[in-house]
Amino acid sequence: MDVKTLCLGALTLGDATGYEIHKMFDDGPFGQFYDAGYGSIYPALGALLKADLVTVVQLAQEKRPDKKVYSLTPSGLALFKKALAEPPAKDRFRSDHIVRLFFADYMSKSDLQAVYDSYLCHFQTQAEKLRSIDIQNFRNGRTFALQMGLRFYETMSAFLVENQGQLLNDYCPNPMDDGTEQTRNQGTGDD
Amino acid sequence: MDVKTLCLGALTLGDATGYEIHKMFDDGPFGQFYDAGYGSIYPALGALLKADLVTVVQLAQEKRPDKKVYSLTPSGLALFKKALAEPPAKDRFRSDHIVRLFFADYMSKSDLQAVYDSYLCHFQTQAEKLRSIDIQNFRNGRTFALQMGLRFYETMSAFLVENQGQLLNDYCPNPMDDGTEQTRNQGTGDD
DNA sequence: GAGATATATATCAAACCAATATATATGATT
DNA sequence: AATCATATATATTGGTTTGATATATATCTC
Repeated sequence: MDVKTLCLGALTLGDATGYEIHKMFDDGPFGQFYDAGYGSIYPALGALLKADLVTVVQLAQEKRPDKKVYSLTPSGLALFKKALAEPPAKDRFRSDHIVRLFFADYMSKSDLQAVYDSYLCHFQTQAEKLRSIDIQNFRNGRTFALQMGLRFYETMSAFLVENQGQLLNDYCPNPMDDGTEQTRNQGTGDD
Repeated sequence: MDVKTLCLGALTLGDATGYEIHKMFDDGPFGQFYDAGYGSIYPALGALLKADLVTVVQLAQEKRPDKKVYSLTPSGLALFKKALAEPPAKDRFRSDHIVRLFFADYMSKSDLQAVYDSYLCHFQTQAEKLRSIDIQNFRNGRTFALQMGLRFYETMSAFLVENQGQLLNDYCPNPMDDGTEQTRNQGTGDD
């Protein structure tokens, strides 16, 4: 799902500027399950405009750059619906934190502790944020996605607390100096 | 965390070819929390080789392309450890599935049902896969990361089952034709 | 015998990311 | 009053990543 489609989706929630769309991915309703930077959003909006999938109203502001407020056109909405009807790509999760937990034995105990702490804090903060959102205004899928996110953060946070000992008390640094555990890699084990 | 660093990490588990490293991200121990395609792995290995962070042994094979087995050098391991000691980037999760659940009201009920089914199946399959892995050989962080992944898949799968009704029974398509819910976007609500 | 999947490397265009530049306002700290 | 950080707002750039494709063969399934 490319940033163009994502922008169309964002605009179904109401007219917005590129800056506002970015915020939606940063700390807004999309942040939980997608993200996009300015470097993708502004070109995407430009392309959508050229294809008449959105319109723009340029608002001159006193001492700031012009605000360009984008709106979805009917063909833009139609294309978005069409995109939603296509089979979804595989979920993608990438975590620098878990890489570090996985390679715990190549880290110092204090670094490991720091990663653990920041990770727990992250999950707790996110959970708190979602809990504070008033669910009344949402309907159906919106509520569902939000609750799913909340469940995720709560579960991960609980997991970290429950298994802290396994990671930190049982910590022992890798005894090998050459960096290999086997001479040859063995794959998943099911090949 | 770039693919070069990830390749170094993969090689700490044992010597491997680019193909094998890719498998590790595809269905191996890394797949849960990172991924990388051939288009990143092969150039990364080339760059690592040039920088003496890995070595390569080219094995001629009878009727297949030469196998290039890469090994970590001491300086490669040192660099990897250094990378682990740096503060981790924010986790990134992107889900085409949740985008569709979020925009449920812009989908047909049958398409929504299909997304739900494939998502549930995905989580259940992944959980089963992790459950079947023998944990005896792993230690510390390896076990921790694996169990964390298992907990994630089990929780998400349970969530989908528990809240199926909210998504599918309470489903109602968006009544609006113009695609907007408000005239102007309101952000998170906390600005 | 056709077709799909697995082994194995490699490349390329399109897309994306992180950082930076520009310019101003506001709020916090010293 | 000065400094600093954060927020508003658009835009660009270099480097990295993605997804698809090409090549060549073996094996397994229908």
